[in-house]
Amino acid sequence: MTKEKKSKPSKELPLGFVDRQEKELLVRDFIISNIKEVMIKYGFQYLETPSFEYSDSIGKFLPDKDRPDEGVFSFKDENKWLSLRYDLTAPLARYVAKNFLEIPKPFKRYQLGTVWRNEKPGPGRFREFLQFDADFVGTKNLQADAELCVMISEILEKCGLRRLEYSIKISSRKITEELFKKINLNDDSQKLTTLRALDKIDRLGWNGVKELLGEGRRDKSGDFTKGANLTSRNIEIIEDEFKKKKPETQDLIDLIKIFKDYNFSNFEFDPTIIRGLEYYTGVIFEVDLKFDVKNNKGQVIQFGSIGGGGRYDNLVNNFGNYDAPATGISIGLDRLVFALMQKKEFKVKQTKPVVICVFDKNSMKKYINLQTLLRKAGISSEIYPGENKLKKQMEYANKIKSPAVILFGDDEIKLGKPTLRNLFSGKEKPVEIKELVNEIKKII
RNA sequence: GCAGCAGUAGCUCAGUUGGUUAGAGCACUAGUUUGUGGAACUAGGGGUCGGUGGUUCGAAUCCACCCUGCUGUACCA
Repeated sequence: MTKEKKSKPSKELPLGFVDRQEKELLVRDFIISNIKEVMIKYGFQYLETPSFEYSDSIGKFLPDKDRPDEGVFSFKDENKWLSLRYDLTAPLARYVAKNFLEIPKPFKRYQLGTVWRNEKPGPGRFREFLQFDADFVGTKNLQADAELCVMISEILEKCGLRRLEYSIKISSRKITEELFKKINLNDDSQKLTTLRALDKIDRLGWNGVKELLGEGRRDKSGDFTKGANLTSRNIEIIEDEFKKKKPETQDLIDLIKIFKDYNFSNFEFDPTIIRGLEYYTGVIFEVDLKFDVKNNKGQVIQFGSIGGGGRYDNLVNNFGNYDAPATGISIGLDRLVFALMQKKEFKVKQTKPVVICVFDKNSMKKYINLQTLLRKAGISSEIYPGENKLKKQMEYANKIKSPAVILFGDDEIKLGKPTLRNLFSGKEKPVEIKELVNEIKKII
């Protein structure tokens, strides 16, 4: 090694990226297997699109900027900008536009995939995360929207949630559209600010939202956010409209009727859900968890939704002249995993190998024979993967939470009977090789 | 991005009004019967006190700038 101080490579992870460990991954696998089962039952087809897309295909144009990296990760490849996908909907629209003539209409597909966002991460929010999406493309029928809600509900219950522990909130972009007509609001940026303000009711309450609809709001840290500058009369009208308990737009009335036909009642009308501002055109919905979620310090945090979706009738049209109204749902799987792992009764089985201890390298063939015997019987097992004293081998077995170790040293070999030690109870006994599999099965 | 707070061992933190070789618990390593884990005991390794510059006889401690993190806020297709 050179004497000069070399700057060492960093062990830290990039902001917003995390290592995920087995326990979490097993919960995720469990959820994914439930999703796949339900998707097959509902007749969706499985699709995978690449992580990268051309930036302009997924809605990032910005020709005047050096890098199109507002919110997305991008790089230049042979003079063309590529971006890591930030959701699965934009790639779907691209896929449908590209393969429009070949695919069935309507087109139903589901997809699981990692997406990336170049934004500031928050509690439970990362810059890389796994999404699950299911969409209907090419139908205006609200039966599709209804079915998505019924379906996600079935997935959640398969994952062990009870009816009271989650709820589907529904609303429609038509409500705000009509509201804007009513108060004669035409300025696009004012509309956008209004929507953004209304989206914050759950967090700021009506008082905070009214400040944002008016001149603006100063937050706890003293930072000031400019408001939409609506008149106080218009703010009143909006508040009245938003406090109505029953939907009045035709799409929601129709949707609820279909819910009835499905016998589906675990939804609530909530005009304050806004969702993505740019592309939704009609019915929107959000999946909320109703139980407390804690952070790693044990504090209850405002967890918010684990996903949502709605109708986006114009997204595919952006690529050409195909008329493909669509509706879809996306679920943030990592958030769902995080929430499920907090439920006490929720456990997934982690299978750990029986450890065969090594006394003498010359007896390796005997250890391999035992290992083969166990593995043939479907028992997870390993020969201690190192060279160490028995004490170290025991410590290793304990550390990996192995259920049992097999001791096959000189004494046992003479008798032809390995010693089986149960690591939960600490008890051990000699066992005939023929009986080994059965005895281990009693332990695990 | 804006704002507030913070940064001392792998982790959680202590470090008195600036004063010698910077500490604890947990974790780690090695031992306490060279064939036995989870407990206990003994010993040990590990820190340019986030970085750079400044003030001072002397800085983890004071000042400036930078970096990083947390929280709020904004954006979030």
